[in-house]
Amino acid sequence: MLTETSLVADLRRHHLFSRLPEAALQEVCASANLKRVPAGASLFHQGDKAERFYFLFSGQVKLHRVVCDGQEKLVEVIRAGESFAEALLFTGAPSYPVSATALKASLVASLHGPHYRRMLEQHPSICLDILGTLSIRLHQRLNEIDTLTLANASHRVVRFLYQSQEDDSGVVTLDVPKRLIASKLGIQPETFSRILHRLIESGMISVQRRRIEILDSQGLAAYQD
Amino acid sequence: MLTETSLVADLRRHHLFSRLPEAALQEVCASANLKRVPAGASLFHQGDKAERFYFLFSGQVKLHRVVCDGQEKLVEVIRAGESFAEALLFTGAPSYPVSATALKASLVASLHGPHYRRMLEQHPSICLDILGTLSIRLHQRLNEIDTLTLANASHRVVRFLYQSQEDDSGVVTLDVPKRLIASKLGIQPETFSRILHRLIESGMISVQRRRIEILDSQGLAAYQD
DNA sequence: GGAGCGAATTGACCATCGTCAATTCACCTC
DNA sequence: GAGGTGAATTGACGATGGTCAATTCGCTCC
Repeated sequence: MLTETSLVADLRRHHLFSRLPEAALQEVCASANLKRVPAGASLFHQGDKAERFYFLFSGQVKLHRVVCDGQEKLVEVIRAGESFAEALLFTGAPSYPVSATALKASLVASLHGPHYRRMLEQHPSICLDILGTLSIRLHQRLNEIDTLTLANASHRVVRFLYQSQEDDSGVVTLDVPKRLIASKLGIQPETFSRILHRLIESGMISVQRRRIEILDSQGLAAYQD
Repeated sequence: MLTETSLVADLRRHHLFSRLPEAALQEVCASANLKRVPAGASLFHQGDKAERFYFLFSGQVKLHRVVCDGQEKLVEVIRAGESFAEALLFTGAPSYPVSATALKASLVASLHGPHYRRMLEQHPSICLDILGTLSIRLHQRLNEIDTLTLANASHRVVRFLYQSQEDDSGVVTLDVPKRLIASKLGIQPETFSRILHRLIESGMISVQRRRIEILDSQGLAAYQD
């Protein structure tokens, strides 16, 4: 049950809920569970039966997968105001394709999927919005596949830096440990470290802990190898 | 303009159109362009302005991307009865994220996106179906990203073989040249060839041109390196 | 059947990246 | 400030896979 008005207002700002009529939103809130999770706690595991999807009010959550040899692979970092695991509302898939773990102490709401889905059937105009979001996500994945296919590790790192700078300011602030970034890029932490070092030596970037600044945007773009 | 009844029936079998009322489908057909393309011909290029999406009646089409160093990367192979480029109906994205080229002589219809979209707004219940399809596609991409991240090339090939066998029969029939498969797996044709050879030598599979048979499913699953 | 062409294969070589291990660094608790 | 812990870095080494080149294979068109 979700009652606090400021939280409801947060929900309202999300595209999954922004166009719901007031009564419908109330109903969704009524079936919601509010949960406070400490850093490091797990929300659900890959393969778990998936009946609920989530909305993050505050804190930080990572979505990750475990691949065959036990290695962990970062899929996505969820920030406050974002929803996750909502895509399988529609697949009829019975289980989560990823695991979710809190990176920082977080406040999340879990919502009953079938319940929301029935709501959607009564307000189908919202579907078009959601279709838009999903399509965009699909393109993001395409880009990621490109990044991973791009032959060498340096390319991937350079590409990652480009895509991560906030509005072309040349500043990239990593919001998770470097080893997770490495896993997202499909390389080892050691390799990531070495590549950053090479970029520093050639004057392309500077690194201060988790803050990376792109000094020579031109050169970086041209950087091969 | 699309009039031939057998073709309209083909459209009708596709989830984008199966639930449209008869009149709406007629309208869609009226604004469709039927095109016959020879093998090797291009339908559209990555970056082109995207106003139309496509339906393939017969033949075969590949979706591919060109990455920075000029290399081509296979994204997907479209078979008869499937639609493509329909995802950007919803993004508002103005340009194709991939190129489309006919692999065999093909018969395609191109449909006006905004027109279909308006149709959808009037029959929103269909949206839920489409949401399902898109979500599934999203999961497929997630799997692909796994495959590409999976450390070595052998893993990727083994995984690909597993996923490509038709109903666990152990038979994989490649419908495109091996070099395209390689590009999809993010490896070189030479490497692909060598790995298949290694698998043959160890008795895991047998290969006859484009027909691959999995002989030792157990062993293949356990195959590391 | 023979010529021609692109795909596929095979071999040799080498750059890249992963692995293992040791060390340093940053941060947290006491 | 001291001690402890996990992240990050650095070095050394070796396996993996990419590149280049030569050869073979399979198909199409004469």
